[in-house]
Amino acid sequence: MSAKYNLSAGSLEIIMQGGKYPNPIMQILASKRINAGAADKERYRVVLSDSKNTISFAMLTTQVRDQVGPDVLEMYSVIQIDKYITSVIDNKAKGVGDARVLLILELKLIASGAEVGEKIGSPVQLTNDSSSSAPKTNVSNTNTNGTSTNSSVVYNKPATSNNPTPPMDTSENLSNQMTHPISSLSPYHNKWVIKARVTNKSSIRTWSNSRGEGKLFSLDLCDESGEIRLTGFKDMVDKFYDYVQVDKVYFISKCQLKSANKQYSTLKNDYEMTMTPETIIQECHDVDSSAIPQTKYDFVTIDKIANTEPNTIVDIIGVVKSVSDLQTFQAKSTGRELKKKDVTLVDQSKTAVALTLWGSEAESFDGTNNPVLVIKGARVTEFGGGKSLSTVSSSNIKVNPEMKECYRIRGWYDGEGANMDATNISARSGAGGFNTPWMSFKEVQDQNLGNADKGDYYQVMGTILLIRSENAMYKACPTPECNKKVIDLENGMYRCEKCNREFPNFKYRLLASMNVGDWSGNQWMSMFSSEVEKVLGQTSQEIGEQVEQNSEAMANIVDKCHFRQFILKCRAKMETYNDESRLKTVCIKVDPINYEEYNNHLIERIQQLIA
DNA sequence: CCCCCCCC
Repeated sequence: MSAKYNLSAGSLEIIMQGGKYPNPIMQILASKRINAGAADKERYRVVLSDSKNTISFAMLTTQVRDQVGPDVLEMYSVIQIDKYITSVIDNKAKGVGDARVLLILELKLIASGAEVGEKIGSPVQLTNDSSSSAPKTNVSNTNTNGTSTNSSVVYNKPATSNNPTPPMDTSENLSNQMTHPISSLSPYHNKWVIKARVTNKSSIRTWSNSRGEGKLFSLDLCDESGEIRLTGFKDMVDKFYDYVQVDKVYFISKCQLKSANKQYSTLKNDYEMTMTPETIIQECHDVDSSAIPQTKYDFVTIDKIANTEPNTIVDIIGVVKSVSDLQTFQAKSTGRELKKKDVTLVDQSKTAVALTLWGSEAESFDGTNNPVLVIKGARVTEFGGGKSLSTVSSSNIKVNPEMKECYRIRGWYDGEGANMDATNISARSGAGGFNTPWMSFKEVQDQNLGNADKGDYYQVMGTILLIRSENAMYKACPTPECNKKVIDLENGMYRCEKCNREFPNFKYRLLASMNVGDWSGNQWMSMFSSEVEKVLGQTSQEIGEQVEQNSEAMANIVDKCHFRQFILKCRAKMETYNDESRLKTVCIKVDPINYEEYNNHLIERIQQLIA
């Protein structure tokens, strides 16, 4: 029944001579795992047929295979190749001359091997001869993304080169050599030249540990096929750091390849490279170098961050909704002085997230006019049950870069996003993301809650028994997200120690201490402004204005709320103070009672008792 | 050969 699968007969001949053939349909006749080290570094060599010819040197990575599913490599399966690169590999050492390999970058499964069940046509092996007989100009690498209008990307270009003097032996001019796609690099062959754009250059960092000390820097490199990190240690810093510039394209060869430590790698490659004394880096001045892509992004929308594990590295694009002032403080662990700025980002998922910038990036960042921030390699962090982002040294930060995703989000923000309420996933609350089991206050006591590092969370249906009206309100820093109590300078100005600034204004905030009871007992807890407002049924500002008029107002407002009932989500944490440990409870969220939900919980408890 | 990435 294989007649119904129409393979792209003759396409291999064209492709393997460096020509273009968009979206060819091929059959897999055999596949073999090669260079298998760790399971996640597998590559596959595939025998491909277009029904007229076969080649036995097509390759794909595990990642590409996984885009489609593991079955794609079954014998006889029919695939459509949506993106590929061919590359000439120097095999003279093996006495077989140059060989062209086909590297599959994207594919679709048309029919499984089981469905097809047989070899289609009577293909014959495409000879090496036919691939090396290609004209020698402009053919070392061709690429197609499957569109018929797409032009070839010529990796090696020759002739005129006016490189500035590179900091190394120039007897070898790499611009006249065949180049290889980054995705074909592996520790298993070392004769290659890549033509890659530097998308990021780290600062120079020093280290000192039991194994020695030194300095290092790293470059993020990318080409049409992929990306890879290149690190230079010690002498290599002096040799290359100033020479190499971000956004320029270079010919690079003779680096050491090794497996990337996935825990720390922010680039999508199983390998990374280290400079050696033999390493050559030469700037490429080709007009065609514009075809080498800029930084590759794999954006996640902000709503997805809520369900992303802490320490995950993500690429993010968002509009700057607000920015804190620069904050300076001592790191507890190292004693070093740290500087940071907190940025609130929003995107079309109608979600907001806090992003922390550090050091000089924090100092120089200007968030006025709501710029679009694009970050490759931000780190997900967790704090108080909310998720946030933080830059790390390898993060690549761009403000309003010229790219289509940036224009799209700009349009959304200017059109509707600016006036939209966004869910803030960085808010410290037990509202989402983790489990808040129902508990009674007696159970909280009996089960010794509060010993977990980040505290224990629970929810309870409680009655407000007593709210302390003294000190329940304070004048706070007007900066959004700050909320620190200001010092009244008695001259019309208010000073925030945290922001290290004086303001002519302040905002009222509530911070209430209250005793809450349920059927089993009672518990003292504290509650922040947003939740106290729900209990008292008024905003902090409204309450503040009443208290300004009448100092007794607070006691009256509070009194009206006694014996009201709510669902309270609480965090309990054991704290030691003056050698005495006691359970500190913070109510992080107050909601009106949803009786259906609460009754379901009661019914469940009753059924547990019966069983 | 680094791989720390900070604070509430």
